[in-house]
Amino acid sequence: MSGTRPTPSSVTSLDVAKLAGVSRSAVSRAFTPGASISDKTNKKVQKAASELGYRVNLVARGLNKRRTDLVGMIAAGMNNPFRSEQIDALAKRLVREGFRPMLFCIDGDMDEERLLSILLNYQVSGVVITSDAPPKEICEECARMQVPLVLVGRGDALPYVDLINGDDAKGGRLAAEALFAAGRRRFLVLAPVKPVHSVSARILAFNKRASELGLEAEQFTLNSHDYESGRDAAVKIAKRRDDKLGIFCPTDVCALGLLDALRSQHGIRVPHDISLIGYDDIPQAEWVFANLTTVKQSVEEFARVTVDLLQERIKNPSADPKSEIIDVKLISRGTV
Amino acid sequence: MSGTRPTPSSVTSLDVAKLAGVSRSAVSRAFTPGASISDKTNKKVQKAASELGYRVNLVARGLNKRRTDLVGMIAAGMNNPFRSEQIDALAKRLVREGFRPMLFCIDGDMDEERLLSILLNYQVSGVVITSDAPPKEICEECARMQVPLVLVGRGDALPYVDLINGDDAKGGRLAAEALFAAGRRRFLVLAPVKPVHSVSARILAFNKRASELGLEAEQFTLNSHDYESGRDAAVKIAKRRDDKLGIFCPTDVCALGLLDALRSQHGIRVPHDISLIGYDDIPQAEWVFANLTTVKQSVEEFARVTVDLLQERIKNPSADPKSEIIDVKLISRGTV
DNA sequence: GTGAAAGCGCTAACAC
DNA sequence: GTGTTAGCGCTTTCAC
Repeated sequence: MSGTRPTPSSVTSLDVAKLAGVSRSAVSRAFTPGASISDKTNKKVQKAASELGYRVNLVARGLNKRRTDLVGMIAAGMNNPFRSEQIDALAKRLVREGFRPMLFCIDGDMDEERLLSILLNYQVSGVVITSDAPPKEICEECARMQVPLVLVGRGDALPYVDLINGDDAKGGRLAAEALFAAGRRRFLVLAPVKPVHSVSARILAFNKRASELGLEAEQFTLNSHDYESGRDAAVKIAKRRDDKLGIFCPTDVCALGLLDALRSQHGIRVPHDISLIGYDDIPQAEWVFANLTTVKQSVEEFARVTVDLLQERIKNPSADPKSEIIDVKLISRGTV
Repeated sequence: MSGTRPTPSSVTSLDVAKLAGVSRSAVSRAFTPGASISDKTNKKVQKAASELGYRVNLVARGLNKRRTDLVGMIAAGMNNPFRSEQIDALAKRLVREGFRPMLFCIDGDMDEERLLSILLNYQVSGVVITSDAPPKEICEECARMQVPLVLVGRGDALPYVDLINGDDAKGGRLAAEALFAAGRRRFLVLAPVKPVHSVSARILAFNKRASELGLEAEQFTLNSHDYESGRDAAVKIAKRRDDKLGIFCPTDVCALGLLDALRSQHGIRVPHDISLIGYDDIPQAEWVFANLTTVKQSVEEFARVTVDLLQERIKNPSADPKSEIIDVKLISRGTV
C-alpha cells in the first residue's frame, strides 16, 4: 500500500509520531483508552499507525507502569475434567476483563514455589492458584511483592491472601440428605489417604449431617481420588451386601470409576442395590452410562468471583483478605 | 535477618550492586547463565541479592532483548479431553524448556485474530495455535513480526509457518483395516458437517482404504463432533439392522457418545452387532463402560515436537517452514 | 573480568 | 490538548 516500509517488528511510537507529525506522547495517548487527546490528532495517529503496522509494545508499557496485565494460573491435575473446565473458564474470564493468563502446570520438580517465583519475575498483576496446598512461604512472598494472590479450593485463612471456595459444607450436607431421603441407612464415604482441603471439608460436612440423622458414616480409604482408584474400590465394595448402602464419593471422576466398575464388572444395580452420589458435576457425570447424581459447582461462577477478587485487590492492595464462598446445588440424576 | 529492608518489590539491580560493592553490569552478569563473571563477584552478588530479596525484572530484560520467553497458546474446545491433555502437555514442555506459556481460549468474539494480536503486543517468542483454522492473515502477521508460529492439526501448507499433524492418513487407514479384519463388510463413517482439517484427513484416508478393500464407506453427517452428537446419532443408527456394520468415528468424544447410547439406551451389543472405532485415545476411552478401540495420538509427542519446532525457528528464523508428522497407533480394546 | 555509558519503547509529570 | 523531559530496570557495547 505504501511503498517500502520498515521492518514492521521494529516500528516504534516515534516512527508513528514522525509520520503523523506529532509527538510520542500523542501516540501514547492515542493508544491509551480514556487519555485526553483531540479527535483530530487521534485520527492522524491511527492513520499513521496502521500505515506503518504499528503495535504498542506492551513489555515497554509494562516496565513503565511497573505492572503488566499478566495473571499467572498455577494448576495441577488437568486430567480431571473439572480442573480443565475451571482453567478454561478462568482463562476466558481473565481475557474478557483485560488480563492475560499464563498457565503453569505443576509437573515434577516444577512445584508451586518455583512456578510462582518465575511469575513474580514477570511482574504479574496477580496469581491464581488452583492446585492444592500452596506452601505458606509463597503467600508471604506475594504479599511482600504486592502481588494479589487468590487461592481457590483452599480453605484455611492464610494471611494476606484472598480465598475462594465452593460451599463444601453445604455440598456435603446435601449429599447426606439426598442419600437419606432415598432411604439409605448405611453410609459409606470414599476418602483419599491425603485429601485436599475441599475434599476433607465435604467429607466432614457429610459425616456431620449423617450423625445428625442418627447414622454413622463409615470411611473407606483410597490411595488417590481419580477414576482408577474409584474403579479399583469396586472390587471390595461389590462384595459387601449391606442393605440400603449409600455411598458418597466427593469427586466425580472417582465416583464414575466406582459406578462404572460396579455396573459393568460386578453386576451391581445402582441405585437399586447401592446409591451413589458424586461431586463437581463434570460433563461425564451426565453421560448415559453414568447418569450420576452429584453436587454441582459452577466453574463460571468460580471464574467470575476469582477475577472480581483480583480486581478489587488491585484497586485496594491493603484491604483485608476476603473469603468467598460459591454456592453449590444438588443435581438429581439416576444414581440415588 | 538484616534490619529494615526496602520494599522488596522495588529492589533493583542497582540496590544489589551497591550492597555488593560492584556495578550493575556485574549484577546483570550474575543473573545471566553463561556470562563471564568471576566466582568471587558472583558470590558477592548472590549474597547481596538474597539479602535484599532481589529478583530480576523479566519485563525490563524483555524490553532490552526485544524478546520475552513468553509463548502464546491459542486453543479452542477445551471441553474435549484430548484438547486439554494437549494443552497440559504443551504447557509443561514449554516451561521445562524455559518458555512461559500464555493460554488464550477462543471465546465468542475473542477469535484467533484478536488473541494473536494481543500476543504479538507482548513480544512473545512464539505462538502455538491448536484451535482449528486460523485465518491466513494472522500467519502473515506473525511472519512480518518475525514471530515463530506453529500450527497443530492444520494440514495445508501455509507459507511462513511450521506445521505439526498427527498421521491422519495412517490413522484412517488403520481404522479401516481394523474394521475389515474384524469381518466388517459394511462401513459407516460419522462426519461433522464442517469437519476440521485433521478430521477430514482421517475420513479421507478411511474411505480410500475402504475402497481399496472393495468397500464403499457410507457417510453419516453430524452437526458437531462431540459427545452429544454421537449420542443423538445412535437413534438412527440403532434402527439400521445391517449385518456386519463397522463404524468409524474420527473423534473419541463423539464415538463415546454413540457407543454409550447404543449400549445403554438401545440395547445394541458392541462389537457383536456393530463394531466401532474412535480416534485420539482420550482417558475415557479406557473406561470400563466403553473399552473403546481407537487410534492413539501421543500428546507428549505433540508437545515435544512443537517445542522443538519453535526452538529451531528461533535459532534460524529464515529457514524453510517445516511440516512434522506424529506417528499414531491402533489401540485394540473391545469395540471392534 | 569489570565498570561506564547508552539505550530498549514506553508513559508520566510538567510546562505551555 | 500537546510537546518536552525524565525515567521504568535491565543488558550491552566498549574501554580498561
